[in-house]
Amino acid sequence: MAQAPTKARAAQQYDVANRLFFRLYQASNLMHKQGTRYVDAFGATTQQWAVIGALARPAVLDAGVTVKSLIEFLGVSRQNLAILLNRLDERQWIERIKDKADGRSRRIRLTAVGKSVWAAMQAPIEAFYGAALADLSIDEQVMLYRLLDRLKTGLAKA
Amino acid sequence: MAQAPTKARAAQQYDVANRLFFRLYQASNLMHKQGTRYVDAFGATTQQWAVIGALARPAVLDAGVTVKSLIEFLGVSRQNLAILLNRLDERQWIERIKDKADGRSRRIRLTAVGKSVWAAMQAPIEAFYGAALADLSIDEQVMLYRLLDRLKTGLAKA
DNA sequence: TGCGTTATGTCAACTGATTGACACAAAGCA
DNA sequence: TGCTTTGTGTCAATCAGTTGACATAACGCA
Repeated sequence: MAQAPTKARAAQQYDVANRLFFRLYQASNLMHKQGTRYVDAFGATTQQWAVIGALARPAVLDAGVTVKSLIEFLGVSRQNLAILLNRLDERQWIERIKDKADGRSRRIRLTAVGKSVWAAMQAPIEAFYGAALADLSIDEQVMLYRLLDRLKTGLAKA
Repeated sequence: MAQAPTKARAAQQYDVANRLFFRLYQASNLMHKQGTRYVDAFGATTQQWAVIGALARPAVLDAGVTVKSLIEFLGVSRQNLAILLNRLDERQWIERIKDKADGRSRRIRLTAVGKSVWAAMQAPIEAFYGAALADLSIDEQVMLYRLLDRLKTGLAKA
């Protein structure tokens, strides 16, 4: 009789975890699908949007970032990022500059074109954020962000 | 002077939304990457795991499900699901049965092999859930699940 | 000087995801 | 009966993601 509640609890935990990751899977797919629609006019995707957004951060806007740090920031593989960067490079949205301090490094930086595209993207991006998060209060959004952040940490250690 | 706080609030909201979707992007990538490691011994991926899990639900285990309902349940495109199903079909994990009631429909069902694979996968799946969610309490997991569910709803309307 | 390490780039192979388009059989209705 | 709609399958093109492997240039140190 002592086993029953333990088993039941384990089954409940499994169920919660299962739902959680399934919703994560669905929400992520939807984010890419719907988000891409909002920036489709620029010929961009959500992933490219993430890269440009990373390069548009004030701290790195002028100096650019190394490929290595960009990989760590985005959490994707070097080979995957390279393809993304090549596509953005072809469109002249970014440029690869040799690092003066370290000849092995390339500093990835937004070009003037890239900056203007990013500026033009702000309106549709804000529209997307507003539409997708319309049913969540700011507090709930913050809570979700923090929980996702901790989930990310847990996943990294798994 | 009345504009300033409004602008500041808008910037804050943008920032929260930005972080939220960026974490969703990272967490989802990590889930696939790490999760696939746990079921790699079976030659499976997280997506295939999702499909098999959907077919293993008690309500559909015996009768199977139509492709149409599976598409709606998983939230992926027909063409994508077809490729997934073909791969699972080749491995004899699932079977496509003609629906008696509707000749156009195919009922997708786990085979005996598929059921045994799913049973064998339970241990690594539980290990993955436990490791990835170690830092979150049950209450937090439930909260995260509910918030993701509402985010999914919002994204679907975006 | 020479050797190991690091940063980057690229090729290959595979899986997952999308949209668009075409095909076909069966259902449903006029 | 005939026409439209529905459910499924497939081909094509494109983008994103992974791992593994190899190449190259530059840094760092003995």
